[in-house]
Amino acid sequence: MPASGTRDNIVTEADRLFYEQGFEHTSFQHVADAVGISRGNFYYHFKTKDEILDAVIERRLSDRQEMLGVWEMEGETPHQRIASFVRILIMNEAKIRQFGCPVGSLFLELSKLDHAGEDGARRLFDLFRTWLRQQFEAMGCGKDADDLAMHLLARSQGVATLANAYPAETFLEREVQQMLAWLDAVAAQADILTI
Amino acid sequence: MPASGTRDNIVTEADRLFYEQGFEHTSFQHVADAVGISRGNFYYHFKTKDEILDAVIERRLSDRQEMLGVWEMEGETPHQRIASFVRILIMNEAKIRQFGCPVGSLFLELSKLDHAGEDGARRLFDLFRTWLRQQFEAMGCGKDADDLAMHLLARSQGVATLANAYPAETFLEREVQQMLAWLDAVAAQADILTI
DNA sequence: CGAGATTTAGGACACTTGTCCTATTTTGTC
DNA sequence: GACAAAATAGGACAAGTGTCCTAAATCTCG
Repeated sequence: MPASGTRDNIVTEADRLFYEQGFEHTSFQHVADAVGISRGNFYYHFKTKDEILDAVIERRLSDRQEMLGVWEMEGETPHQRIASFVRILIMNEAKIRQFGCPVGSLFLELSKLDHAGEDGARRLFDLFRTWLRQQFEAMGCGKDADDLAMHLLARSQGVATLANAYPAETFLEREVQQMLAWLDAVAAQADILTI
Repeated sequence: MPASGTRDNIVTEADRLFYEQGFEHTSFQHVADAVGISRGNFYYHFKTKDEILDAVIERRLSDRQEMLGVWEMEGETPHQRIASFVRILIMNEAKIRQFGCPVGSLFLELSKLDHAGEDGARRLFDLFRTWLRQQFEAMGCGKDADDLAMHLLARSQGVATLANAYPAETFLEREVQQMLAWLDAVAAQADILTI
């Protein structure tokens, strides 16, 4: 695993281009130009387009996993960690307004292509779903934890989609506040049940 | 406007293929094969791919507008009409599980392509947004009507996205019930304010 | 320095794409 | 039945695609 800088650069640029322009619309040439290498060199590192896609998905998975790991170690409460998740929408506001959610848009595209990578893209959803479920469980939501996780995932997806469609509006901030309020309500309800 | 059957067939098949496989991934050849005509005949009806896209968007717009019109004429209350909107998710459950939301997925794709048709696709969102706003206004939600419309649109988008990612689960029905309950709460709140 | 492995460049290949042109067939009307 | 218009078929065209090959350049290490 020499991790030649070039390979990493390819994954980085492919990651960005797949997000900004979509997987199918991004060609070998696009990525090669972005990295500043020739198509021939490209082929040395990745034999097929699917190999790049796999590498991009792995990159996204490990990026997100690291982010969740940091939140775990910062010693916050589950409630605060879920709030951090919701606030991703604000942290990445500019990009989301331009290109939507990287997870949702990649999955949607691969799903329409009947592409094998669809399963890889779903793993990105799984990562957040499982993590959210664990946080809700730690909050004392017991058997509802997975439903709550799915609910929050769906809300986030919807907000990202509409923020992309109407990028000039204050809608995103408003919805984030509503989700945080919803989270407080869920936490309060869980406290009552636990007492 | 002779409305030769062939032209209508082209729009119908293109509409379906754009939904199922995406706009970019669908070629002239795909549509021609689906309709059962030659590429040459195709060119007689549509000079460019963008012309087909425009026609498909117009078709989707008029289809949805008609649907909303029917709900208006059935003499239901605004509350019941909005509930009908929410239940689209259940009516089209099978397709949504397979291909997601036709409005959201088309917009997302065109947005990534920086395609001029993006504006056309946004008009589909606008159609529902405006209609929902009017219903909420009629329910007495006054200045919140547009926010509520956007909220419900976002929720629906999110549910469609996750139902597409996890097609085998009961998530969709559960979320629809929650949206209907939310709608009841909004209505009750509006009633209090109106009294 | 110099030999061997790694990395890069440049182009070939068959295929598909959107677009466009020109014949041929079908249709509708006197 | 004849003729103009509408509709259809089939293929040409340049451009771009993913894939693959080979020769050159660069790096590594004795």
